[in-house]
Amino acid sequence: MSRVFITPTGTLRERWRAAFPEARVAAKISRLTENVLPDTSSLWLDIAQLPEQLRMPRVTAACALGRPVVVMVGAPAESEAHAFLNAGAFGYCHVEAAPEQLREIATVVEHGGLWMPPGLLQRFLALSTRAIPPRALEVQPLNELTSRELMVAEQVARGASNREIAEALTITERTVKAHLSAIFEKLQVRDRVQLALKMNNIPTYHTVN
Amino acid sequence: MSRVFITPTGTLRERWRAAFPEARVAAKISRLTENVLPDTSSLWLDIAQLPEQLRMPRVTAACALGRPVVVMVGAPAESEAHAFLNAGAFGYCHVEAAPEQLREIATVVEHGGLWMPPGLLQRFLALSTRAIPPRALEVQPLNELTSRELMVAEQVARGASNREIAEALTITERTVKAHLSAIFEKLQVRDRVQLALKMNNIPTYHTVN
DNA sequence: CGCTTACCTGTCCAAAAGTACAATGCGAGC
DNA sequence: GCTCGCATTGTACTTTTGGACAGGTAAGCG
Repeated sequence: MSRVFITPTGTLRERWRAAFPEARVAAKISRLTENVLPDTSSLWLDIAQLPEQLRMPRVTAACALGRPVVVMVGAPAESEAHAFLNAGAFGYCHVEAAPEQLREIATVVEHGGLWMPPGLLQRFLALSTRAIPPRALEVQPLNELTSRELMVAEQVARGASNREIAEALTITERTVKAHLSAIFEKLQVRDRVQLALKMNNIPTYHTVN
Repeated sequence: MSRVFITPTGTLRERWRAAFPEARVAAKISRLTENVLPDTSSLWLDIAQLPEQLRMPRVTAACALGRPVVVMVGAPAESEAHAFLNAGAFGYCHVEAAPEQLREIATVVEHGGLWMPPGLLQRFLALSTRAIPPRALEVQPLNELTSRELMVAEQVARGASNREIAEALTITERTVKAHLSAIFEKLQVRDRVQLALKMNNIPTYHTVN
């Protein structure tokens, strides 16, 4: 099994060979014939030089071949990563990734995993979490709140301070705090930030307490 | 290097041993002492029996140990997968996954990859991609932030306290505050709540100041 | 080489947030 | 009438947060 690199330039050929001595390099996807494909464990697509419009078609074409595809770019960007992974790619990295890194990535994608730069991955997950269908569990505890508590919670959910909440509800700041304490307890959050996030259906990942 | 399985029951111990003969099994995370950890290549968390509320804290606690974490559940569900991966886990699978599958997953997560059942992965990507575009407008003010500031902002966006951020970035709480002040100024928000909301693309309706 | 920028840290201080303990008043329901 | 939940507020206290002022280092640039 060998890795196949698709690149228009070929300037990085040596680097890739350093990572995978058995690697093959081709200029175009169409050049990959039936003789090569069965022996291919993963496909590496260098699109760093490619103009914007041509990228996506190239990626989808590569994915259609049925092998794990790693897209390599000059400047990893979030939205692009999304698009390509969604199109079927399993990896997304810098063209000039170090050989050891390339091997890591190969290991991952050839075993059914998804790889992208750690920073991107984190942001990716953070963003995509919001896309998920409404979490029933999140909504439920809200009805434990009394009507007044709910009003306070909603204010916090829009970023209001205690003073502002007090004014809005024409009560004392002290009372706002009292309500808040009750809310924190009921919703199992520890402060107003986590409450604000929870009210907006955004999970928080720091130990509840 | 060995895999460590955290499970309350231990009924699947044999299956895991079949996948990883060197695997260790513990009942609680707290039982993992310093002697075990340095030798651990990945952490496997069986939360199939765990009540809903206890799951996330358990996962975050496991992730805090700094090893790749695979969460194993009885019934893989999309939203849960998101939440756990976002919380820092690298894998999400069925508790009763076959030994070969477990080994695949281990390979992936121990090389920095993300693993979840193929079907889930696909839906995951499809859904998250749809959520991204609106981000474009938002990204603009964000790139005024320096890389370090961005890291701090992202932590706040998930509800972290200054102390937690300091720990996560291994800097002083004082420095976190310094970054925050800069962030507030640049993004025109007045406190961490509004920042958290802004980072999650949620408008705030209280005087910007 | 100065200059700038990012990053990191310290002390001191003030405001905001959150908690503990306690109390009052009001309405619903037994 | 009496209990119970809810809303309200008080005093007092601790913790967290944010800002002012004052540094330090390291990297990059004209």
